[in-house]
Amino acid sequence: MSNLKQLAQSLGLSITTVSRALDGYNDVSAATRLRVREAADAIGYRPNASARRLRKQRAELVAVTLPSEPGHIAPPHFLDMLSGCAEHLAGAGLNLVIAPVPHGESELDMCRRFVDGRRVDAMLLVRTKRRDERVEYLQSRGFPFVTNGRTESPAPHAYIDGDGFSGFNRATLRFHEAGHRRIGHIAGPQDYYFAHVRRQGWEARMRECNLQTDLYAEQAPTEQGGYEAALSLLQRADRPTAIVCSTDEMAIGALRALREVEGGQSISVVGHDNLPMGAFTSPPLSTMRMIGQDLGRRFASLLLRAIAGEPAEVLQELHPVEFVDRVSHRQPPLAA
Amino acid sequence: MSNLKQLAQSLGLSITTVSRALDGYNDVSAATRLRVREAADAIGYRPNASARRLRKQRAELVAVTLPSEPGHIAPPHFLDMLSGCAEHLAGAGLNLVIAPVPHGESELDMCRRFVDGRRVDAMLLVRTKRRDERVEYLQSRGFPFVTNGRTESPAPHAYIDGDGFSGFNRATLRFHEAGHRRIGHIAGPQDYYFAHVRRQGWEARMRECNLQTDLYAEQAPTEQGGYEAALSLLQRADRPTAIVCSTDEMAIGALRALREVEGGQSISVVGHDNLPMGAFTSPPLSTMRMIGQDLGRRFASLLLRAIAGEPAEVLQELHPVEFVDRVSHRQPPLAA
DNA sequence: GTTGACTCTCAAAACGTTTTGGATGAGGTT
DNA sequence: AACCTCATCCAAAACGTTTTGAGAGTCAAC
Repeated sequence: MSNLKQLAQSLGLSITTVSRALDGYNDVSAATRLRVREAADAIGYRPNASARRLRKQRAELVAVTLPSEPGHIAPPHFLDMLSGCAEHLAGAGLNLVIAPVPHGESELDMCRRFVDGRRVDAMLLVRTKRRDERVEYLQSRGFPFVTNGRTESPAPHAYIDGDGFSGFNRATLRFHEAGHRRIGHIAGPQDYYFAHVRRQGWEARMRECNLQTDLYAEQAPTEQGGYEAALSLLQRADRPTAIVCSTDEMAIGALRALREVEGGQSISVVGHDNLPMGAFTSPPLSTMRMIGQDLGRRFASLLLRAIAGEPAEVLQELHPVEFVDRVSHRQPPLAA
Repeated sequence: MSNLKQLAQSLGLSITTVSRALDGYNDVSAATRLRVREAADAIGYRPNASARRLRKQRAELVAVTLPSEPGHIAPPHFLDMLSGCAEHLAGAGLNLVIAPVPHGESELDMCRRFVDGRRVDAMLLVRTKRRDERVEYLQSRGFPFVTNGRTESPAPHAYIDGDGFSGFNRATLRFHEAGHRRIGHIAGPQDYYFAHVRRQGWEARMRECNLQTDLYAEQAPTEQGGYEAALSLLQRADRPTAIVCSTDEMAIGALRALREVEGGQSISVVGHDNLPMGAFTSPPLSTMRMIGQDLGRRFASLLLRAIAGEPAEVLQELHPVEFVDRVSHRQPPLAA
């Protein structure tokens, strides 16, 4: 309703002066500045966002892609993370828009819409693939972005990720040290970077221990996927005595399969992500989680720095993964 | 990089004609229209969003407030709902921005920022209070909005809500029919509409059955709150044999209190919201949930209609609440 | 030959801000 | 008196669209 023009007229000043007074420039006298600010407060004036965006050539917006397929959105409290990120972005005048992939459109098309229409100043990508066309596109455009998860892109890009390799490597070692020899792995689709690198962590340790690396099943990163993968491992003659699962959701599915086949828990299971519900499964699910507090703030910070033009090399965070010691990994190796 | 001006020049046409050709007006010849569209596709032209927004006086944005305090964001799969909402809004050219309340700012201030700065075309409010200052403000501004949850505002406004009164009323009846006479209620803060109306549902049934309505404890709508409320009920001489909890989070806290005090489950418990983790608690948590599929789409639809100017009276959806029959409500009335 | 209807095209205005590049006048210096 | 400096203010341009109102041309009817 109220714009700069009206405010200026009511004060008998020019638009320029009012604008600069509000922005705190010192080429307007202290007296005028005060007068302008009081008048602005009185009528509750706020600059029209669209106009400022057009003029300043900044959208004041960041988009985060939301995968439409179910399963595995990495961090334990994804919404909390988004919320924290949005709050810190808001501190810098940016808003966070959530961008689920519309039905019948690819994630790449969606990126294009946002980038080419200059709808946003940066993008936050989740659930990266090893070869990620969104990353390639944004890199080719020189558009600022941060990913949650690494890729195999030859050019560096900004990311925050957990060290899944080490996490799964050490979890496998933990089982080995507990006496397990047949340690299986339930993996997510290998085109996802996180699923691939977690599998590699398991496999490397198995090789190092001279253990068989074929106790392996790959499925969708969902509870149902974990359930089916566990069934396929359980019906083998050399069924594993312990299973390392790519995600908590898959681990929960595996626990269900164990209950159905065994009538109880006889095989050790560990997941990854520290989902809240893992504390309530029976047995309570041992898991792993990326260390790092206030993840939302970190993403926001990287996004702002990417927008400011900092090179990708200095915008990479690889966080350690820690074991969350509950119950489900404690079955002795001979029970199966 | 590419704008209408350049596109027009490269085609030897005016900006006007190119713009109208792309928008499909029929006052530009079919031949020209085709030529323009092909050229636009070739260079991947998309109109600058900020410019269009300024000119059309529409922000093409909708904001949803995210409460910063923990506990109870009503629908079971809140992020899924948001995602669905965003997707359907995107179909109408609108994006959804998430707006967590910044530290040291009120939800009202936040609304003001969005409304007065014309940053959005509508707002989606969650976690309504009985007397909600955000609602009052938006109503006074005549600004389009939809709430998730009702309020006691004298003027009608658009909302989607579950019929918590009936849900809690019937759940209490269910306990009564099972033989329970001392039925307690663990309530959330009564300034929230949902908490108040759920309590009323319980209380009305208790009155109707001539049962005492003082088996009541009010706490924060969190697991910890439910835990403490349950403890306070359990240390009474006339401790309840069944408890109706305002939310699943509170119910889960109550179950924890029962385990600690009783060493096991001896009191019936029911929650509300159908949180995924409720299926994994021990015992599995019986609960309630609002019926209604594709909630995101419904919110998007109401938002669009509110923006279109439809009166609030026709933008109100009250959905039935159904019982989710698991285990935790099955303790016999004499066990306690 | 004039008129009217119709098709296609365009120049210019408008949206509300930020920024550029002065303009004005007071005061001091030479 | 001429010149410079400084503080304060402003007109106008620019951002890239969409929309308004009208111009130019063709064709048919009178």
